[in-house]
Amino acid sequence: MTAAHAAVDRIGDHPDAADITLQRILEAFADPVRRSIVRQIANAPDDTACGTFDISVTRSTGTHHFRVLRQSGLIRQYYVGTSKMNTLRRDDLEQAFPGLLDALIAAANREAAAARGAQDASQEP
Amino acid sequence: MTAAHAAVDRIGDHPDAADITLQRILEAFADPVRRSIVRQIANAPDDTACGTFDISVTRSTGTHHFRVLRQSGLIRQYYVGTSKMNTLRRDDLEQAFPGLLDALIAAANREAAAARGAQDASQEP
DNA sequence: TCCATCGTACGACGCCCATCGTACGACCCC
DNA sequence: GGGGTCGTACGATGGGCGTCGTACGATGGA
Repeated sequence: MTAAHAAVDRIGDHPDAADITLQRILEAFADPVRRSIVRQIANAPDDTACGTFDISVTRSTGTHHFRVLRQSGLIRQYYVGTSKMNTLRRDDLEQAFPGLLDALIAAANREAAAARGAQDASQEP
Repeated sequence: MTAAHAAVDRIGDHPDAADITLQRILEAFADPVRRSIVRQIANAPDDTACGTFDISVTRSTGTHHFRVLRQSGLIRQYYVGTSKMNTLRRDDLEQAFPGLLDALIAAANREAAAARGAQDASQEP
């Protein structure tokens, strides 16, 4: 078995595009940590490694959240060496629920911007 | 105090448009019963009374779901006699998160259509 | 006035989920 | 080969939420 094969085999549980359900998408997106993860992936120019995320939970909890995102169909994961890369499944989601992902990301960005604004305002003299 | 005043006073807890948060919107929409309620309101030509909804839970549970929807800012409620009417807060939501409500409703309708399709298919000979 | 209906309040219950700590396997680099 | 890093697995735990039953207030009609 080649190294490439091993790397591929280490990932499981990506649902087919046809099996993506709104229920799982919303459950996944309703959690603040996962929403932040999706935002960071969406706003990054390239695919992002798990370790480079700015999250406020333990590694094991992080693993849990990435699994939920993967099983919901929101993200696709693949190994590069020891680090796991993440991408949004834009095409599959567009096919399943057109316009939904863009609207969710836009809303999440707006939410984050509002949070930053509130924080800045509270720090003013 | 007039009857109209009493009717108004009997409703509480509508958040201001500026206080609508994505967190609450998503939590509200992530529940299947509440999602079905929002769909029925969105697809009805006029405002809908609580009692006329097709929901699969008890009245008391229904009250709970309507309260969550109201406190999230998704719906506005007002009394007409003894029955409570429901409307989507389209304008306020559009201001808070442009395009989000339409995308969510479209996705929910698509989800419901898929569920109907699956059911019909399973009933074929 | 009396009753039927609509919605609410409150308490109870059960389940699911986010979180963590620890131990382990996989991989890269020296 | 050996240590260090990255991610996972597993069990435990605590809290929150959906659900219900029952009892109660408000309204409208007979």
